[in-house]
Amino acid sequence: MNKIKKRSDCPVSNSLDIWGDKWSLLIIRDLMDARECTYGDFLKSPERIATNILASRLQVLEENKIIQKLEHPESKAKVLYRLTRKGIDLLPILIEINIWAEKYFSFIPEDRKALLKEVKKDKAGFIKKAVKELEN
Amino acid sequence: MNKIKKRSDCPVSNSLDIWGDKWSLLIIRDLMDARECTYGDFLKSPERIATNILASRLQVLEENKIIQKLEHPESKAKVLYRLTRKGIDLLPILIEINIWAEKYFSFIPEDRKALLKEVKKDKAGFIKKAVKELEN
DNA sequence: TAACTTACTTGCAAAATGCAAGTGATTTTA
DNA sequence: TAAAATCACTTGCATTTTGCAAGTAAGTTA
Repeated sequence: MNKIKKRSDCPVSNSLDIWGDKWSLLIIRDLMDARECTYGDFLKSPERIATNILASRLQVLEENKIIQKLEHPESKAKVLYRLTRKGIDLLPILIEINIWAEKYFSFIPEDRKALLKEVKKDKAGFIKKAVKELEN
Repeated sequence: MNKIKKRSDCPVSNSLDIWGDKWSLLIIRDLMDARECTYGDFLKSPERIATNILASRLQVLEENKIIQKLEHPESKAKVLYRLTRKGIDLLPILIEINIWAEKYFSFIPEDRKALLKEVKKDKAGFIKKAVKELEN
């Protein structure tokens, strides 16, 4: 399953071939918000991803080293998902998406607005700090 | 056709509902590279989008005010597509995608590499200049 | 040890994608 | 000026992906 075929040499196209669908960036968003998530955590997100789609996306993201699986310290039945450095480095993209959305959508949740206010004060500083927090 | 349903209040999710598929950002990339394109120009791009998919994506992007149609000055048979300000403002996202891709993909075309070198010297300045050029 | 939770998988219907072949309006060519 | 070519699409149909609901197997709790 899921062997990605390269459509061109364009870096944008190759990026989209990995995470350019309606779900992958939401999984990545969840991991940026929470640092680590179980399978069930992803299912609880407001967009209500179907469980088979979630499984397939997690597999593609793991195969492409965007996320990694870790043992749960409290239970063998649970799995922890976390971003790799490659995945963490998608943060600037997510930030720019949020900034664009804030400019053009009328409704933005208050907590996002507050976070974006922080981001805009010092974008590079915010990213540096966030990367450090996500990276173990 | 194409009435988009909101999956949640998340700005990322709402953005993906408009342009979060494997093709839309490539159309937008083409418009950022060329400033204006005809229908045929999009078809010539290396990823070879199918003509029916192109038509459907252009419609969604136009409905969501990301692009606009203009008359071709030389021919009534041709149509010119251009980014709106809302579409032009996706540039920072495209730039961050390119930066991420450059870091993690082994092959990047030379012209992109050169452009990214420019970007990195002064990101805000580059964006300001590019926005001005794209905005008529 | 039985019920429950966890991370998935399976089967199937519905929707989206991809391909090839139109179509109708304009524009060029003979 | 009539025929051929070009342009921006549309249509029909096969393939692939998505989405929903119902499993399942391993591990945990009562």
